[in-house]
Amino acid sequence: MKANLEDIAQAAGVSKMTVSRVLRGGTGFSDDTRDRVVKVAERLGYVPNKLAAAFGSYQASTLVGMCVPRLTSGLFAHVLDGVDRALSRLGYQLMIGANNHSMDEEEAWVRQIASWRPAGLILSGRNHTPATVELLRQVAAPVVEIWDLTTSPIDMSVGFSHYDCGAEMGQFLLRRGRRRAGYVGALARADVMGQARLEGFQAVLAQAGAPLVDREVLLDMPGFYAGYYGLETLLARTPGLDVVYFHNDDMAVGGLAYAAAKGIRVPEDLGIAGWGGMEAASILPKRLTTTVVPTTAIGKAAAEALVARLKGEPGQEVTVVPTRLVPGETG
Amino acid sequence: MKANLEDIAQAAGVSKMTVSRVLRGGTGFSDDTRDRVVKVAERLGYVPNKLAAAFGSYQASTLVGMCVPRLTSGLFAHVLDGVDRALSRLGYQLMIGANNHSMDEEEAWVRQIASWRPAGLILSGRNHTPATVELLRQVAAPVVEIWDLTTSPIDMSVGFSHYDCGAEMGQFLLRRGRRRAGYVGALARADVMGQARLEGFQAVLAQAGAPLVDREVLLDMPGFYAGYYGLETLLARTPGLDVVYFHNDDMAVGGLAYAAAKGIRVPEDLGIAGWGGMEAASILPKRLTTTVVPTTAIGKAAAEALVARLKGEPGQEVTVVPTRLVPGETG
DNA sequence: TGCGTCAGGTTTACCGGTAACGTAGCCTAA
DNA sequence: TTAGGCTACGTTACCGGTAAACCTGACGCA
Repeated sequence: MKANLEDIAQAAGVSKMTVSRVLRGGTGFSDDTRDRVVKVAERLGYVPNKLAAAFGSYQASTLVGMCVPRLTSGLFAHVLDGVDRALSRLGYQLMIGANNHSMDEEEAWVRQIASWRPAGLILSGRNHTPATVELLRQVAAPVVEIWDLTTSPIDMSVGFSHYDCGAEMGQFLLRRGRRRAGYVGALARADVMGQARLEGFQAVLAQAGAPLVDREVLLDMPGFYAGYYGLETLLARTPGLDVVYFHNDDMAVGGLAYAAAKGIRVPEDLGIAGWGGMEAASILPKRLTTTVVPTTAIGKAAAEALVARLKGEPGQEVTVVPTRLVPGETG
Repeated sequence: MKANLEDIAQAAGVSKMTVSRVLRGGTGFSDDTRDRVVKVAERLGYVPNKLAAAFGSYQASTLVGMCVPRLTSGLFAHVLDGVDRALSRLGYQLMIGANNHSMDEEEAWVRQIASWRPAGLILSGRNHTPATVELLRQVAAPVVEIWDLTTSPIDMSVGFSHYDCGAEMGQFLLRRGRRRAGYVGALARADVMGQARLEGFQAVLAQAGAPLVDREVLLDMPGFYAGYYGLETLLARTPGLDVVYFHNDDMAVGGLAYAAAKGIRVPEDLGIAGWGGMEAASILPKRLTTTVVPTTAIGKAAAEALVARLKGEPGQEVTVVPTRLVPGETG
């Protein structure tokens, strides 16, 4: 790099401390000095060194780390976008990572990110390894756990209850007269949040005397094909289901495609419900019954909670972001 | 943070330089010393300080910056995923940003990232402001331009030709007997790569004596609704089109929805073609005619080119990643 | 016996900022 | 008249690593 504070200081005839103060918009210098310093800095093409600043004073870090389960999830892409818009506007930089729904991968990521002494962290989910929690304690930076709500967060939490999402959908389908429900999931048991939805769903059905009849949980990624073939497998094994709840909308759309291919009428012969609120689902010939999650709002709220804490304000400890069950025409 | 190199050094009875060498896997110490140091480091819960390392020696940075047009694009999510998988495996950290298809926002992002002295950078597109180019020169880190191929990259390039994508689709539709083609785009003229596809498309049609009849370019984001209403506007203004080429698959699916809603038979009354290869499109009742882009492969190739350069190897200057026109049943 | 070599270290200097404190000159009020 | 305070700076120390130079004792060998 061409120039540092010292170079500017010499060219402007002041000390580098004064340059530092001017460029950070502090106080304690005359207008004349400011103008001279700013002009010289511009002329020399000064690029500040955040490495040095953050190293010299932990106050100065503008680094925020964020870990999501998968980068290819459309839902998390919107969360990421919400976080990025809120943070970049305030001069923070975002470091990302994916944990592939594994607490161990999350721990490895936190370990890496911790060595950058970030100003704050955003994690997905409420379950972490003990070593992760210990690392977070050592880093001593504000932490926001998003996506799955917890009433006892490490620090702050922004999200909603996956269990309640499943329970609400269960109630809705019962009200529509469904009595023989199935479930199609993915990622085996790795996605604990999808698992929580299933548990809420099951609990409500069982309580109503119409317990879940069968489930098919694939090892694959939760995409269209997994939904298509998952439904095929489920129906082959257990005929007579009157509704199927899917892990997410991608899979539900796959299920709809299977039904269409086999001449199964939806919702007459079979109800189909998803979760998440993918944009594509809203433009299907029949509107998908699903739970819409306010992804961007979650990202924004998480970023704002973090920034509040960084500014020394208390920051909301738990922020509940409401989901919305959209009845649709497939359930 | 609890412990630093000095603490370990004292506890292990060696100098901190020796600790540094041991922990980085260097040479010049006995097995006995290594074991002692490693054990002490573990006991003290040592978390290395990359800030200090990268600051003290520019060699040590493991930071890679990546800027994409939009974080919510499904295509770029896969590119990001490809990059992240390749880099995180090698111990690099990814800092991301979005430029919203604006060269000025890209410049602002590069300016921010430059102050972190990254080991390497990945940018999207081949067009940058002069100030951006100058900043990149100053940073002196390897740069990979992805997505749109350029034969004279700043440093390295991984991608394909958007112009050729458009041209190829034009040729394909002509072969299928289409003579009155329209185009529906979005983002106004901001997306220069979409613009390039349109230009390739137009050039081929004009050469065949069947020039583009009309186009509708919306200001919106290129999603389903933009495709739906874009097609509506286009057909209202210019009846008698026999095929419409869309900015991307999301929009094309919106167009299909509009056609279905209005009883327009596809492909008999109207052909529809997209671009990008969204996963959802492949499971529609009729397979979408589109160009599939190997997104993850682009991310992986970009990361590999970067890492090669960082290791001192020459690194592929231009990597062409082939796209694939999928005929489908809608064109 | 003297000397070169090598393993296995240590010492020193430095990266570029920022916090904390020091100070000269001037103004003001008791 | 002078203590005290304010403005506009300058000085010093420090953050935690890494590169490069330097040291030292043991050993091999002529």
